[in-house]
Amino acid sequence: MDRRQKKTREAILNAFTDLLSKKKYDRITVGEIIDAADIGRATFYSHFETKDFLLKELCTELFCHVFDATQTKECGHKHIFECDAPSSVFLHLLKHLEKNDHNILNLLISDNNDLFLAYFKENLKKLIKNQPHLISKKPAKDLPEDFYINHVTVSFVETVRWWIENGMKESTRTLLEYFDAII
Amino acid sequence: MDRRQKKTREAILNAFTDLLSKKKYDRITVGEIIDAADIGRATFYSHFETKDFLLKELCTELFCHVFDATQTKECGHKHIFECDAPSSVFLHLLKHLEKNDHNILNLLISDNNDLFLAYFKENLKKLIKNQPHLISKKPAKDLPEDFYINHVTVSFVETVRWWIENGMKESTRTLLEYFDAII
DNA sequence: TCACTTATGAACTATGTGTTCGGTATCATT
DNA sequence: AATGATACCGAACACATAGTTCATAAGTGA
Repeated sequence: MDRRQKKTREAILNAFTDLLSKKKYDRITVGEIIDAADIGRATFYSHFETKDFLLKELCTELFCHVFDATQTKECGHKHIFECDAPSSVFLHLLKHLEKNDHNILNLLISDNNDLFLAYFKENLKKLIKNQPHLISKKPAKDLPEDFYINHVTVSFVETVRWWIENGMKESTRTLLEYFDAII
Repeated sequence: MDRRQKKTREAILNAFTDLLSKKKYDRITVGEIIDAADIGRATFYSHFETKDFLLKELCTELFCHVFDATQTKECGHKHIFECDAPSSVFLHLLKHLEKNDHNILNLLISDNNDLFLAYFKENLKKLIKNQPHLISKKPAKDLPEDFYINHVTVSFVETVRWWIENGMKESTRTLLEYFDAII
């Protein structure tokens, strides 16, 4: 790939994540991204169709990294797909958050993060569906599978949100205990 | 209050809820609201500062009605503040939803309902905080109070969302059983 | 060097926001 | 019914942002 393309793309994504930590997603204008990335207007639109697509791509890259099995070595802990304990996948995610990989926290902290949270839930739900052993069994037999998966997913994401909103005082271990207690 | 004011206000709110059932909140323009309500542009802005304020007022009216103790007689079931069974408050809410009071469903069904859901959660959380007996005791002693309240609130709202997304096939009674099972 | 690809910046169209203001219709009150 | 207050109308306005177009400049790989 052309060096210029890569550089421009990186500049846009960096400027965007940076801006996201400072203000709501929907208050960020394309003009601001352009200025921050120091590129031409037309250049932006040659890389991303709209601002929404930009966020979508950012999220995709993010979750690809976090969920990708090839990243195992750099993590310093067991990878999702090698974990056998049901809750390890969540610990894995929390570790990533604690390290603030790819500035995920910037996205979670930002005021208007609904779109990001939606992507977060979507990806996590997909993961759980493909790896059903990651979560413990349903508490009741007649509880719909999909309902329970949705509940676990949402609960985790909301737990994380609560954690961040309250200043991330708890250790990942403690938070995981909280999460286990409610599930 | 002046009859004209009330009429205009109603027209705006009706047009707005109607539009909300058809498209995302942030895709709705003031121009569309004006056309649908058949009022002048300046009139809209003399009633509501911005579109965001309009939504906020709509939600306030909505929750005032649903949570207000004065509405007891019309509901056909016990009111929140007279209920002793811990989960009755949720049944109460579900009944309202089933009846689609004030077109709440339009708001919940709509694509981009994040802002509405935020208000929903905010109001519900406030209610639970004021009426702690409405929910069962914490499952673990060392679980932070605020964390647990947040979890119950979010779980309920997400349960309802799941219900609606899946076509509201379950009865309010069944759904309440699901909810109880996960809490 | 040379052909090719990408970036650039200014100008342009289009759409939406929120305001202003003079004229008109409706209201509550007497 | 007359009156004064108030709300509505609607068209024009200034402004911000989105997204496109195009000719030119500059980087890239062979």
